[in-house]
Amino acid sequence: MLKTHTCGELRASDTGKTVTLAGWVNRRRDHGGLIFLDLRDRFGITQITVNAEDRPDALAVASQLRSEYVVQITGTVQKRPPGFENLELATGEIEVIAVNLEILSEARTPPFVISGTQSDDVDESVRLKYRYLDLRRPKLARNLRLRHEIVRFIRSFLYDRAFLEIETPILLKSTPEGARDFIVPSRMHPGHFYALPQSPQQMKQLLMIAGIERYFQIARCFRDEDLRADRQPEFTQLDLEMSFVEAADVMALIEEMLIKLSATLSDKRIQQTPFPVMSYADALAKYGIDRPDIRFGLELFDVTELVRGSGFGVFENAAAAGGVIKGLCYPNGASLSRKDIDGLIEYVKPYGAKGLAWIGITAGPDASGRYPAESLRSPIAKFLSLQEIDGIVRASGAGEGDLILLVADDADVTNPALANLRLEIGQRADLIDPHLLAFCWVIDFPLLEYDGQEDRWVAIHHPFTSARDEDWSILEERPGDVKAKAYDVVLNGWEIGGGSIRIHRSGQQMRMFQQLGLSESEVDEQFGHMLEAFQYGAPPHGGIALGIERLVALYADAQSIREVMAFPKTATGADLLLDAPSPVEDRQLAELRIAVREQPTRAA
RNA sequence: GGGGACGUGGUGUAGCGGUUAGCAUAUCGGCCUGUCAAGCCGGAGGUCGCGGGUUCAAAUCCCGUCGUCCCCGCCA
Repeated sequence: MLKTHTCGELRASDTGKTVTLAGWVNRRRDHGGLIFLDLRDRFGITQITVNAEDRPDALAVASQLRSEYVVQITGTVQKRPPGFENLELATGEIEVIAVNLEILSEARTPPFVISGTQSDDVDESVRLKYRYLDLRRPKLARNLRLRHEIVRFIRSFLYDRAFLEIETPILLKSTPEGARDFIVPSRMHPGHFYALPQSPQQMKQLLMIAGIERYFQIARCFRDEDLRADRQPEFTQLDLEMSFVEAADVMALIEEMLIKLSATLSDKRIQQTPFPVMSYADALAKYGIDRPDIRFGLELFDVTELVRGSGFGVFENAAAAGGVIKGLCYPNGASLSRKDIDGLIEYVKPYGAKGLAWIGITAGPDASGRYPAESLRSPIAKFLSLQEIDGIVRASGAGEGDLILLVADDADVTNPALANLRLEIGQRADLIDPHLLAFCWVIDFPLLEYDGQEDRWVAIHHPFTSARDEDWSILEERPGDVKAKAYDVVLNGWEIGGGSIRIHRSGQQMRMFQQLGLSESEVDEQFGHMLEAFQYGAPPHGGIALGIERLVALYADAQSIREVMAFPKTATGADLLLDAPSPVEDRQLAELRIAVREQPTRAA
């Protein structure tokens, strides 16, 4: 080894030892005849002191050093003089008096400061191009380490519970259900393509049929869809499947794992255990979304029936068209400026809401308990009766000083609009405790939803998800009413995982495919192997997949999963470090019998 | 496929119709033996992503384009 100790381990008790350290020059403080070097490696920072009187040769080398040079230093551990300890550093009690100093590697001036403690952030495209330098910086180094610890914990937890870790293929078969596949051409089968796995779903079910009973994998998954802060084209899931279980068994296992994981690796406090469980319908009613952030209240309320017959056209028309009128209460929002309220209205528009109706309560109710016009600040109050206003105020739970915000539209506009408005208000009003981990389960999802574009029913989860036992009888007659044996685990408003009990009978699986509008030949071609496998003794089984990046991001307080990935891609799916994707040689295309229809338009 | 924001020395930014394009930091040189965001002095470095247009005059206004970020759609 080129070093005897790391830069994070020397203490006062090591005083007097001769040590050799190696690492990067984090900073150099040059006082002329006395030079301090902060030497950094993955484990910490140690101050090296080079003194002209003792070691003129070492000082000569030290004065040549620049940031990020890689150096090896031999010297003597010494207690720092009283008063010069650095409490910020784990090694701050000591310094190493350099005897010999060798440059292992010189370094160009990096494009951004590696050692910076300040949060002046660099443009992300620069960080991505020089990702190997960004990863040297404390924040990302810490995130990668945390990710490692989380994955290590998960593995250990599952090993202890008789799970087998099994790798499944990356080259799989494309299926039209679900997300767009990344496809991979085959040289040996021109015109035929593999697909990269969106998840190892089918393989893990086949492993259950193979009698593995308890499988997991830290699995790379690929989806060729547009990116977001929480979505990358390739990402990692804890993929897990168990035989002879019911939903509650999978949920209990994951809940125990997440509780222990949080206790071990996070300073944050879990808001509630056991994790609250809510139905999909309740989540939508109260939060407008199936992944609620329950660190704060601000639950939505529904006044559709109350205002159905009101003279206010916006409400009346929305209700008559089958829509809903829902709202929420902005605590102490009644005194917001018109500009702020307009800002909230603008906030809601991308979600399709045409606007926000609002009622500010500027004074308490009168003797009869009603709110006359003079106690309200609202452009819509004049269209509503005292009784209707009273009803809205009661439903909202608002009091003096609060602002009621209402959206009237189809449920699939109203709910997302209010769900996002709720988060915005939660932030503006500082209602979110960043030290909380608010886990919850969402269950009783619908199994199917109608896709108007394709004019058919599609699986909300995936086509292998089982209906609840009592709902199989209505699969064909009332598909929209069928509930799935599915469960999502949500943390602070992020969906961190989802799973289900699967269909394990070929007859039921066939019914499901038929309900999804697949012809017999399509089923045979795409899923025949699954149906056949189910005929050889398939155990009841179910499982779950957790998004590793999302989980780590939440523990790391990262706003984007890119912050917890070593080499993420940009919003257009580009890798700025490798400059991928890129054109390939004509020779490669010829081998694959592939012709590119149009010239690549991408800038060189 | 759509909407929005941003793009000025290496980095972070100010300037938003006429400025020798300012500041901070990094960088380079000098001085300096107790610093830890070291300090002090001095220097170099940008033509404002790219292309076109408007104007007497464009970093500044307009159009297009490229790139990054956020969002809608999409993501079983």
